[in-house]
Amino acid sequence: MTAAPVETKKPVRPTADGTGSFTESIADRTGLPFGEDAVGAPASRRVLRSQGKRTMRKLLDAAMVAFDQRGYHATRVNDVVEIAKTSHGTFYLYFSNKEDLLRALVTEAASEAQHLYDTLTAAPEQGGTPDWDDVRGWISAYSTLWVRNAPLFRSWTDLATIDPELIEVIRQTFTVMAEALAQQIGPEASGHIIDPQAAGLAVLAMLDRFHYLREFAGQPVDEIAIDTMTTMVYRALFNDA
Amino acid sequence: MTAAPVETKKPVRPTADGTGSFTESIADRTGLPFGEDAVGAPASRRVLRSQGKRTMRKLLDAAMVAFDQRGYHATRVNDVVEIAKTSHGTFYLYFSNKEDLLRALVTEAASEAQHLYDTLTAAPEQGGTPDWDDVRGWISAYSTLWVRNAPLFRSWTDLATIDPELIEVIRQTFTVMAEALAQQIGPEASGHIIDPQAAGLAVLAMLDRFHYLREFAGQPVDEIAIDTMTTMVYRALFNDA
Amino acid sequence: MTAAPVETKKPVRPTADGTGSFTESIADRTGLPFGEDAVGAPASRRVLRSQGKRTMRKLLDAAMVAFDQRGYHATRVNDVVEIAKTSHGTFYLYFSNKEDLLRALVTEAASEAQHLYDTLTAAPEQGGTPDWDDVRGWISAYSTLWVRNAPLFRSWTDLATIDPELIEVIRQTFTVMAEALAQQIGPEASGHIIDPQAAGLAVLAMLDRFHYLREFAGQPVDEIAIDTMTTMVYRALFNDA
Amino acid sequence: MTAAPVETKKPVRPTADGTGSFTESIADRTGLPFGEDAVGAPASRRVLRSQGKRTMRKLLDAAMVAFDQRGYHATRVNDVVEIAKTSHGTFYLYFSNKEDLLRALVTEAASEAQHLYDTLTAAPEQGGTPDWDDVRGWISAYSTLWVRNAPLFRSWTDLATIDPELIEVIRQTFTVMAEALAQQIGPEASGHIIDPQAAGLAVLAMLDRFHYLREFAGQPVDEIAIDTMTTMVYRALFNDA
DNA sequence: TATGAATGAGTGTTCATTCAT
DNA sequence: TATGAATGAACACTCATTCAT
Repeated sequence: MTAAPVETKKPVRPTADGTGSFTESIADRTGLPFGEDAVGAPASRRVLRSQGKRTMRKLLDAAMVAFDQRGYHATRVNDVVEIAKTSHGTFYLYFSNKEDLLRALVTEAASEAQHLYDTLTAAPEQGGTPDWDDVRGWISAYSTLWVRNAPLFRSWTDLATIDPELIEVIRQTFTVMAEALAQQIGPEASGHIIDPQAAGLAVLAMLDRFHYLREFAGQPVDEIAIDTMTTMVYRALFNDA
Repeated sequence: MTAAPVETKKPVRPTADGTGSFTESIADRTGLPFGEDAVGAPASRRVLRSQGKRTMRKLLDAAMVAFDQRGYHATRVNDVVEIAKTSHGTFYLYFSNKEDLLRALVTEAASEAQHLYDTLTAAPEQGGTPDWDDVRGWISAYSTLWVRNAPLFRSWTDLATIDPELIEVIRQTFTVMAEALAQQIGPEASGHIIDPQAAGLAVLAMLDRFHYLREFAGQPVDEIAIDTMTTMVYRALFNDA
Repeated sequence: MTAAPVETKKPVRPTADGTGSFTESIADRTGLPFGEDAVGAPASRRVLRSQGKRTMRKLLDAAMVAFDQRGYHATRVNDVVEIAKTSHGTFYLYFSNKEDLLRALVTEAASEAQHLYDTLTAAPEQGGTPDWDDVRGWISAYSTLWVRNAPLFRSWTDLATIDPELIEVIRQTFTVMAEALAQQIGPEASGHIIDPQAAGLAVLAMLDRFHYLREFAGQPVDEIAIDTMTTMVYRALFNDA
Repeated sequence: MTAAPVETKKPVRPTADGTGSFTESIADRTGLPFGEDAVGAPASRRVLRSQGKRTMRKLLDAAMVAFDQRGYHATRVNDVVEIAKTSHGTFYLYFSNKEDLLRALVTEAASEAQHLYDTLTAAPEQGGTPDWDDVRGWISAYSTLWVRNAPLFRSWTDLATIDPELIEVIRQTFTVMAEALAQQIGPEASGHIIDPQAAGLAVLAMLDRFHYLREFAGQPVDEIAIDTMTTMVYRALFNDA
């Protein structure tokens, strides 16, 4: 006998379809640090041993490659599995479906972004206005983040369409960062026609989209581009001279 | 979830008329002027009479509604046809396939953007640096454009995945506008660490993404937001005081 | 382009997954009488024209053949479609899934059974105890019903596993008939150790299972068998001499 | 719903040991007596030690629980294994496949039924017509048998679909019992319109199905129900007064 | 003897597209 | 010009069974 039926209402295996809370660290299971403390949420509640962890990592990495090449929508589970050099069935041992895999990746990325946020809020010594180098440091960090997670950041927009849970993570991430930026700006520095909230979001918007457009145009984001954005942001927000 | 997409792998059955080139004027067929308020791109070379034009419009509008509700990927030909209160068969009388419909819509939007570009290049009297109001006028115009075509602008990114021809239209549109912006900036005004090309693109990036993020956050882009962006852009690029 | 994605949460088409109420007459759409007034519930709410009705009938009949040959579980949608000489896609135009098809068939059968029930309750002139011929008439009718719907009756048991809605229809059908039988028995005639409810159910049980077992043993239910059961039932319940 | 069953089309991968014939005594392997209280049928010829025996029992019991909850078709090897608190791999140490497990259970039940048959044939002293109490005793015994093996008896019908070997065991069991009942009836006692063979089968049918229908209706088979059936059978077959 | 991991054939279902009326 | 019906390629997903430890 080979494959077999569903027949009953829904899954039986403990794979807790679609649950994988975002707050639960992926690191707990893979043990593989991503950035410094990886995050992300696989499907199954199974506790993985080292072999399992390795396989899951392979799948996550393969997915990143596949998404990079064809985008999420065009990526078939088959593509991922092929890149990971594993089998179809194995995939479903670790993720309850394609969406679940995406969730895991996005969560990892979101956790990296969280780091950036921490940096941002912690860095500029209390009260002081950031100087050009502060700004540049942060923009540069964002750039690195974007590039590393390009396959995801590139389609942020579209991914948000897919799954409500995903929308929330993304919204959170952006909101939090925009807020942090807004705080840096400060009311007095901001001038009379600037709404700090909006300004913070605008900076984020610029950074995010700029990377996409440059990539789209076939030009990588180089040092000069980063300098340019730094100067723009600095002038726009902090240079009240 | 079950069956699934192609999206990428190209057609299997021969498409009656898979061309629908962008260069071919929509006006030729609809009789509606292209440039001022052009309309979609039908599949066949058929010249449409008034009933036909109406049906085609219904389909284009319906598509916009559908894309707005579910996004391009999740939209089924069925959805469009239902909203337009017409039949499956009729759809293919006007568009050679789903992509063709998308192309038609994007072309419409691109033509609107073209307008904006014309405005931009024409407006600031030769040689002069734009003032705050010039900038605001333009940003405001962009905002209007974005909002009107939200379903498309929202997923720019993702749509570009779908069809090479589409990529080209989008790239063109952005490149041209970024270029025009760059010209405004001018080398002398730009300061030593600004690359005008990059700066132009950055402004575009900010405007484009800001709208999305605001919508995402559930806040519309109001006058204050536009003021804020205007001030930021103005300071960043033209306020060398 | 060919097949296509799901991506979004659930079906979009009006196929009202799984709804198909049992009370809605199949005859309304097929126009094909089954028995005298056919019943059953197809999936889609689409109103069928004559061509559609024909196709749906073909599918229902094909399903009956397929279930007869291999049983519900072992029957593949593919089998049904092949027998009906139509395509996979067409199947899903008429039924939202295999279960839905089963529901339609069971509902048809249940409606036939309903007839039998009507006969039973109407027949024996008010108050009178049924005589041997009455009993035989009824058993014979049941037999005909069973044989015509053998593929379904045979697996009554198992089918009930599949879908809660189905359970209900089946339970109803049996309960109602058992009740009707119980009424025939009457308290005074029944003797001190007979519970009419139980007795009614027991008769039904016997009739139902007898057919299965005979078929299983390779012997059809012939006139003699029917006479035998008639005599047994008559003696057991009405012959208080 | 998605993927789906085979059920019919035979295995593809070679089954280590697909034999597990019914004639081979279970007792040989478990050391547990067959006939009096035999136990399941392992896959390989391995002689089991006490630990092995315990594991196998756990699996058989777990299967019974699982079948009870979801029915054979809907039961996954996984379910059994989980209930038994053992591993997937272990399962195949004791049974060559799912069918093999089923065979083991059915064989156990059949052996119990055999007992009943022995009782039946031995009991009513030679030549004598059974009296009401004889009948009741036997019906009561059958009831106990049914209840104890409900998960199997409930789907007799359906199980017979699965495996030819199984069909044979079941046919045998029923045939033998029906035959024994027929003998009790005796020609002269039977009256002119009764075929003893058919009558025997009819009684069996009634008993078997009655239990199912009562369970289905949510009413257990109580003493009164048994009395009722006893009276019915007694009157129908032996009460020629 | 026990176990977690891997495998992949087999099936249900979707939906773009074509066809006949 | 309009429409309902038909088609079938393409995928996602399940689960029995085997394997390596």
